[in-house]
Amino acid sequence: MKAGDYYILALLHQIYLKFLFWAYKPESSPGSRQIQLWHFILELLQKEEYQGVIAWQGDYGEFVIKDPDEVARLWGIRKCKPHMNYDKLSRALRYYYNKRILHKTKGKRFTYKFNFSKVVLVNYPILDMASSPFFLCWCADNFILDD
DNA sequence: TCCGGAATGC
DNA sequence: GCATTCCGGA
Repeated sequence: MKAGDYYILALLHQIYLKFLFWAYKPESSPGSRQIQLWHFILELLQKEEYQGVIAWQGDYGEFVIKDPDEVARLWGIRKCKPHMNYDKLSRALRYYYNKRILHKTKGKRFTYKFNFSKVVLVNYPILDMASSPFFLCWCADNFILDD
């Protein structure tokens, strides 16, 4: 691959993450519903200030929890569960295996991988990522015309 | 460390 | 339904 290709891929990655955020929000925001763990994980992953705690690494969609205790602490604060720890948090992550939202990258410590297409389909069955006109319209509205 | 069953709560 | 808590086993 050329250097330019990597740039385009990085750009697509950014667009896709923004799309994911947009896609799951309507489901989680209507007041009453509690935030879900994978929403929270994506949230941390988006913020540069948490790169020392959790970050994208390796294959596409793969991320590493660099500081398990800190991630658990932050999750505990969000859910008002002061006794949260990585053991419990990781059990919740393991429940995502069957739902095909996440899977484990075997052999790599604290490393998991998102099944991004599944994540979008769970919330918006009609939407099929890049092939969807919704996605293109969304890009136009939120990214391309942005700057 | 990582897995998944079981009981429980909201 | 989505965790939280606890835990025996690999």
